[in-house]
Amino acid sequence: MAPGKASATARERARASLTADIKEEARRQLAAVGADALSLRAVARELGMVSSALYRYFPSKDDLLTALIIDAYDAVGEVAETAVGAAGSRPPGDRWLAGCRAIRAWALAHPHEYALIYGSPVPGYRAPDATIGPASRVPLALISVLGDVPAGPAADEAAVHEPARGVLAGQAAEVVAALGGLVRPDVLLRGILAWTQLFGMISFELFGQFARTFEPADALFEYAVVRMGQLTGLLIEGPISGRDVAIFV
Amino acid sequence: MAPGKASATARERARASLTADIKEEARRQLAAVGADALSLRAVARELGMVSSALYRYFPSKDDLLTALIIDAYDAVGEVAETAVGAAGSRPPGDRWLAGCRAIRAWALAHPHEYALIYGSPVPGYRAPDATIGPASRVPLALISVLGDVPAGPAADEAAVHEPARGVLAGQAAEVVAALGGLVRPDVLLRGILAWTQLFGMISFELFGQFARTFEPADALFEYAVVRMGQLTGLLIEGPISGRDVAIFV
DNA sequence: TGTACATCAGTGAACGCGCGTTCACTGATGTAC
DNA sequence: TGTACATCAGTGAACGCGCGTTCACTGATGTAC
Repeated sequence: MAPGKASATARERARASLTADIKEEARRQLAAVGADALSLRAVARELGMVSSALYRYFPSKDDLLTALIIDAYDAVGEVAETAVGAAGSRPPGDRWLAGCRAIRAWALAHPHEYALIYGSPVPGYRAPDATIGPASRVPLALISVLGDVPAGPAADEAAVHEPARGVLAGQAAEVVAALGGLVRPDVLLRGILAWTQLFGMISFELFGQFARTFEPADALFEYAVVRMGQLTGLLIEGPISGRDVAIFV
Repeated sequence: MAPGKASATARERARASLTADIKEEARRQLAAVGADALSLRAVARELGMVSSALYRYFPSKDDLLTALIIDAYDAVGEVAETAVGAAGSRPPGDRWLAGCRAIRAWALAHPHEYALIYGSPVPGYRAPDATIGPASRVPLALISVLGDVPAGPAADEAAVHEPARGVLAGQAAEVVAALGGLVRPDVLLRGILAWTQLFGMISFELFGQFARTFEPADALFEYAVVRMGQLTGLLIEGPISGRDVAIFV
């Protein structure tokens, strides 16, 4: 790793490649047996290595898990950013829908990685701070759209009883400040409703809560994402006009 | 077990009591180490028995897990039913709020049981049909309130694009029929939005997604449950009057 | 009411298994002069 | 360019552990007559 040397040495390239191989194989096993049954020995076996060799790449099983979690957050975060960005020139409502749909598509394509980051935490495993940045990419991507919400009608306000009112206003103001003021606090809160609804719905779909009722859940998802988009103020209330949107009673 | 004999034999009482003890100890371990690390041997050890003795009560570890899952669904289902029922004479909006708050309170008090039923499914474990009944108690309790939603404004409709429209209408009609028609399809769909939002929010709170922003999440929860109650039509839009409700901007 | 038999609960040993992690080691790759 | 040394990757054996499940068994509890 001589300074100024652009190309990596053979050793460095081999190391990077094997690190990627290990994570890839671990992801494969994650899909097969779940996070808790993930076994270093099995990963090594599948790669034709001896189990102790993995310790040259990850100091412990928890570190490998952390790497997988960060990768998963980054993957879904990038998907959301890309979807929102690709719709950059279109109205905010379209960008919102694009982001939500892309997130769900990723979740359906990678159910075990989704479960790893949005399901129950692995017991005994404590997520390190390094996961916080990647974990916030999805909410930030969605919030970036909310900056374009037009000032809505006065009916925007929501109700909480007295002591909670001040707490919530304070928390919202702090978050808005941390975001550099690119969204109004009332819009942020409505966005959080839509955000939690989005993930609640995806989790229910993946974890089987719609069994025997709303499966397949594509139609329900479309309904939900549009309705919550209306709630945030991104989509206009009432009958919607547009290329791919029609009214459901 | 002679027919017509009301009181159980000593053997039967002992069996019922030990079965309960086993589940209780298993729940304790669930809270400590999580569902996947739950160990029959550890449960037996803690009860001062030999591990093979448990096989007189549960034919396998999966059966014990299933019993815990059913118990958890029944527990939260009963909590929801009780809360909704206890507010029976009050307006539907109040009953809705009571149900949602009770569900969250149960989740906060029993985070590992919540994770067991609403978190990622245990890999390799396939929930048997016997869980379906208990699992539907919470949605049914919430839906029971929705029967009292007053006919709303025409802006009730939501938007989905064409092919999905028919699918969703069909699914909603089937569910309404299965419920004996005690709720209108449009209200059912809005209820499902609120239901998924409720659990999305509880999961995010329990699983740490609000870390560093909206924690503690009590105020956010109050905001969300009221706002989604408005969306369903159970709570009146706009400024809310009432004993324990006030406006947040 | 008393005896003979059947049912059941719990024991203790054993089977066969896989796991995470450590450690001293051998070769290969990289670096400094 | 060539040599001497340092770094690193991967090996193979071992440690110590806990797990789910089976099985033949001993006593205690229940049942039929």
